Amino acid sequence: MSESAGTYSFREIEAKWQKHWLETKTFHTPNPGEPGFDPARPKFYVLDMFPYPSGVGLHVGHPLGYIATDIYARFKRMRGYNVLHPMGYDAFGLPAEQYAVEHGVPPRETTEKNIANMRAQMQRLGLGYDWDREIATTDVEYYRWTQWIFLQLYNSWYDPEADAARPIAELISHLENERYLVDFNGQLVPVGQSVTTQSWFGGSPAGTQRWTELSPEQRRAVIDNQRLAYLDEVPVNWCPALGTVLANEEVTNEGRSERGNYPVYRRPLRQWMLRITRYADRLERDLEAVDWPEPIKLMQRNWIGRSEGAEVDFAVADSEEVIRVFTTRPDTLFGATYMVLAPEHELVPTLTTDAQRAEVERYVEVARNRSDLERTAETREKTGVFTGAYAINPVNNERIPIWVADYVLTGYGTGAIMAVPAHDTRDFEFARKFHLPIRQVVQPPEGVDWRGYVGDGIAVNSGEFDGLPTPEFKKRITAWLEEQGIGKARVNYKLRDWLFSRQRYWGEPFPIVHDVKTGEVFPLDERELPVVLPQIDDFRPRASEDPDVPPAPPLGRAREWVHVRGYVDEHGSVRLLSPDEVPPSGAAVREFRRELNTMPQWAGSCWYYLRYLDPRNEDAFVDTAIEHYWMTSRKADGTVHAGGVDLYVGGAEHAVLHLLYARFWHKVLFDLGYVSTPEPFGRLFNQGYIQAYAFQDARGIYVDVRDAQETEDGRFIRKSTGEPLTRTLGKMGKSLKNAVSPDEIGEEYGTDTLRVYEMYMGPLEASKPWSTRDIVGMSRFLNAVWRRFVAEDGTLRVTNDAPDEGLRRLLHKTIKRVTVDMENLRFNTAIAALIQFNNSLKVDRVPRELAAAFLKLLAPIAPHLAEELWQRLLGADWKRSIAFEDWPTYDEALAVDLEVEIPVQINGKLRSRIHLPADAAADQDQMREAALANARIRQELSGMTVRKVICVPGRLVNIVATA
RNA sequence: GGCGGUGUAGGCAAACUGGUAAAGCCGCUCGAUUCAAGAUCGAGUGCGUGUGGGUUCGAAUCCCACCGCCGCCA
Repeated sequence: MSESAGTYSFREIEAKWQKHWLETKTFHTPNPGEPGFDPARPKFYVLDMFPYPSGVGLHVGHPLGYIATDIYARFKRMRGYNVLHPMGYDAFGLPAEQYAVEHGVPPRETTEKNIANMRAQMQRLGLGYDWDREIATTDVEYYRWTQWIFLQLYNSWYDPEADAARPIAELISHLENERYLVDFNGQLVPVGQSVTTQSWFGGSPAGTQRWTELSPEQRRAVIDNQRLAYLDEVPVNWCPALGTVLANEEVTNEGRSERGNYPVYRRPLRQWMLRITRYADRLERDLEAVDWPEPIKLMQRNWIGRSEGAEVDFAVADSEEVIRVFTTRPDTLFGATYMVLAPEHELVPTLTTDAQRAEVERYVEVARNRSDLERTAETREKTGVFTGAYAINPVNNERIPIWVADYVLTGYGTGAIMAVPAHDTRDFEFARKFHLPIRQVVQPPEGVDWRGYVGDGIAVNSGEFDGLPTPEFKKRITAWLEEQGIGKARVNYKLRDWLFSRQRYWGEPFPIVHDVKTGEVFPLDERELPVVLPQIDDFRPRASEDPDVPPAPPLGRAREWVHVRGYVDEHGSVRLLSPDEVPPSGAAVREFRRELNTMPQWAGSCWYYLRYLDPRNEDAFVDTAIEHYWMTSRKADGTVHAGGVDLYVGGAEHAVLHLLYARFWHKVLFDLGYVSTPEPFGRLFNQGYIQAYAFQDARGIYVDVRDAQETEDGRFIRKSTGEPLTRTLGKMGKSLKNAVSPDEIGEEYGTDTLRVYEMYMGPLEASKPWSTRDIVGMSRFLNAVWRRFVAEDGTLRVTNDAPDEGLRRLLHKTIKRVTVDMENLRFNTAIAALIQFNNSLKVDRVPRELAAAFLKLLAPIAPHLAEELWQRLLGADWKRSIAFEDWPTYDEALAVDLEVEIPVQINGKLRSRIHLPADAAADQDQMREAALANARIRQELSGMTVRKVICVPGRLVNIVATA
């Protein structure tokens, strides 16, 4: 395609500079101590959420954030910072594996091809990443350290006294020193200072044991119970047809797999879990220390779901058993008229009477296959069965029936509730359906029905507590429960431990082995890392129709890889031995089977921002000094910021999971002394989505946008058939058939135009519709810039003459606007300022002073064009990229207009305008005087009495007058 | 249902802590260029901030209610 008349050769120029940047490593950032590193400059770390390298490549929605961070990184570099701006790939994951299953192509091949494609696309966008720091989570040298971090998790526990993760070795030493005893459930019981000094005449407190009294198996169980990574039987979404567990978001509302539409069963499976719940409190608290959008913080808080309440023990009538419940409303205890156990609750089989057993068992069987979402949906009709057993309400000794119902979940609280139908929506519905008693215990405000009232009020029917307001009652009853030894204040979280294993091939293998004989689990020694993902040729997990067939992950096919021999060293870690190798003396050779599960896709993205700092380090996941340099930020007041990455940009779809998981890992690494800050991301910015019109035919099938057309009367038709279409606005992507490729746009208008357009569309955080038609405006702008500098014969239209006063003032105003806008990521208004400046630059020859400053302002946004013009502007003096030039500064005195127009209102209505010199317009007395002296105003005011004159310096005068 | 966000010319948008609403881009109109169309260049073009109420000298901005759209959690 040839260039149209009046346009510059963007293709040539863009190719030239992209080549130059790569060849000269323009955007390589040296680490401290490396050649070219300037310690005098402050650091700035700009990070993008790295992409999954998909086969279809990028559409124009993807690079929105990348363009923004690229501009910001270039801006910060020109402002004198050492800027770190890396890119990589979150390359493990299901699509490559599915492709492998369907086409037999190894996931590594597909992934590498996709990465190459995506890298090329990003380079064509002119993104100035430090490509020397590029990483992929699938690189062996990367996931080696993901495995290493897993080992840190496995070998750590959460020390409640230190309120931090600590090595397991410390816990063992605490147990040996009897700072902790162990109760009958294997839980730690701290021994207070006062108790230890009292000497243990009477032996251990009731029901507890000392470490020395435990068998090796018991010790092991106690320790495993504390590890941050542990194996547990948990109910998971098991899809036998796919042979894998699925994340909740991979299961449809109908309880089938998103992919393939196979049935999904709820089933307890032994899985790796990460004890993120121990961090719930800190994850919530530290949100205060980071500069994140409030809605995102709120979403994280909601997800963590902290609630304060009380734990209360209900005795079971005619039994020794006790049912423990958590309630946020201990003040409604007198209104508890029945109890509900989750179907999975361990007491269900014990409590159920023979008469009810058949019915309960049937119910439990059905309920356990329902997803949590399904079970708790408010719209759903409540179900449940009576167990035949009764509990005793501890506040009034009433016998209340115990039911089983699936609206109570086992993972939340204790898996049992006291039901207060009068003041809880779900209990209310349930009680009405099953005709259970509903007793009012809260008096709502005047005129509100007490039935189903869940707000605060005044206690009634609550014995001695009558008349107390809800908050006061909560405190009093909690204290009372503690006195009685049947309850205590407790904080509960909605957050659950993190299900960390998948029965898939394309993920990080666990650095874990199982003793073939005993089944014991051992971590590998660090020196055995990496555990390299073996090559196999069939990537399918074993699928089945039968939900009870155990999972058989694809890694099981790598027989030689699975079976290893080795010995357990003095730290409890396993060293492997080659077939003919002998262990050090004293060590017994054991046969092991490797862990067959792999880690979920989230694992690699939990710490990638740390690896960028020191991506080729073979001795550590990151060098301590390098980590400290790049991750330590200071706030304006000089204090150290809680978060290390100075700007993290990505979509709001990661508001909860990725950001929570990464924060969790970061905190563990912080506790263990491996990183300098308690939080990973100091400032977070969510870019909006690029939406696009999508077209559907009469059957609702999406039609490719390129096949849709608007008719003259504003309807939409399908070009190929003429049938009518309906238009909707949605997120750009494959499924709506409305994706536009950046390559297409770059080819037609140039990359700089695409960049400027994407930034000009609207505020970065807003979602806005793509409109290919509008791009031409930005193309015209850049071409106009070109023509402003380059005459048709190719000579430079620049003069060494000084600019006139007006243009110089306009320049300083523009520098100010652009600088402030850039700092605040308001690129749309920065571009508007540049357009305005260029439009005002109606001179035959551009004064060099203006030209140089303007090109620098333009450089971050349209870097190719700016580089080319900069090189031409400097001619023989050109030495290096404009990226290293200093950002222009402005003179505040020159950034204001000499004369200001001030509107004059009478009673809020515009009546006249006055022109004042800048200093007079800033002075209220002079403004008032000038306004009242204005001929038009005097005329308007005749016959009126001036009551008040409001003068806003530099803005307006409003005269309040009455007739 | 709850929480959060958002609503400004035909479309996208701007408007700093309440102070001239609409900068800028698209579109549209006219002109130049062209055999012509497109592209390009130049000039022009929009009577009022979703609806209703309130606070204020003054509201796109703050408050209340309602409506529409988007997101998250149920």
